[in-house]
Amino acid sequence: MFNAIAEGRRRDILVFLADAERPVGDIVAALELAQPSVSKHLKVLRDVGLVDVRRHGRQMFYRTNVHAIRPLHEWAGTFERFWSHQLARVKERAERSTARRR
Amino acid sequence: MFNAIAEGRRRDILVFLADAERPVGDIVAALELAQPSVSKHLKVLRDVGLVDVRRHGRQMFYRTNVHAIRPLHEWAGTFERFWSHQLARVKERAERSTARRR
DNA sequence: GAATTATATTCCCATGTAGGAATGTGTCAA
DNA sequence: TTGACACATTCCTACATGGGAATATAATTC
Repeated sequence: MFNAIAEGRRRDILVFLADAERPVGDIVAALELAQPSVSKHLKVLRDVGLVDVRRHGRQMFYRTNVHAIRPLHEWAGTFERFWSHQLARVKERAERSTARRR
Repeated sequence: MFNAIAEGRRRDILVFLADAERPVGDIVAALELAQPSVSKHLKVLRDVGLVDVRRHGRQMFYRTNVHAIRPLHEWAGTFERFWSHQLARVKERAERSTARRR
């Protein structure tokens, strides 16, 4: 999953499909990518569950499965509680360094 | 940055270095990886600013730069506002389907 | 059923990268 | 200064992956 998101275009696709399902052709047009390229990216995203598909006639409607992004959000969030600590540390060091200069 | 995080071992290293700076040897011992492998991963993390380094004698003390993870957290967070909507959609569909069955 | 549309898959090539082994570099200790 | 230690870098190989071009598949229309 982390791998799938590492690709910039795939992230673009996920954003594009976040609020509404859309056919492949729309993605091709909106992101200005080649159609086979889009299909391949969609396959990667499908395989890790980051998008859902629905067939309607000859069109395939894709939509971002926003729930699948939650693990990523949570993993990154585990570092959040360190932010304040580290900020305090940096600030303190800066103040000490300023004090020495006086 | 997204690329650097795509690697499982690198994520392990980031977690390990989140709360305290540690020399390379500690990482090697804790994660049971080969030393050159760890050094290479650390280089990748350094190049994208995900870790900071400090030399002390012959040891190199690494520490996760938790601020650098913020963009990832925020990117994933942009999907959060869709979670409730999509949940409602799924729930509604399930209820309709249940209703049909009655 | 043949042609057309929408999408998927395959083939080929170029590139990026992880691992392992070996070697290089910088620092300390005696 | 030499040896030992901590780490970084290089070389090689195997493998994954993205792009482009061509082709395949499925659904629709005439």
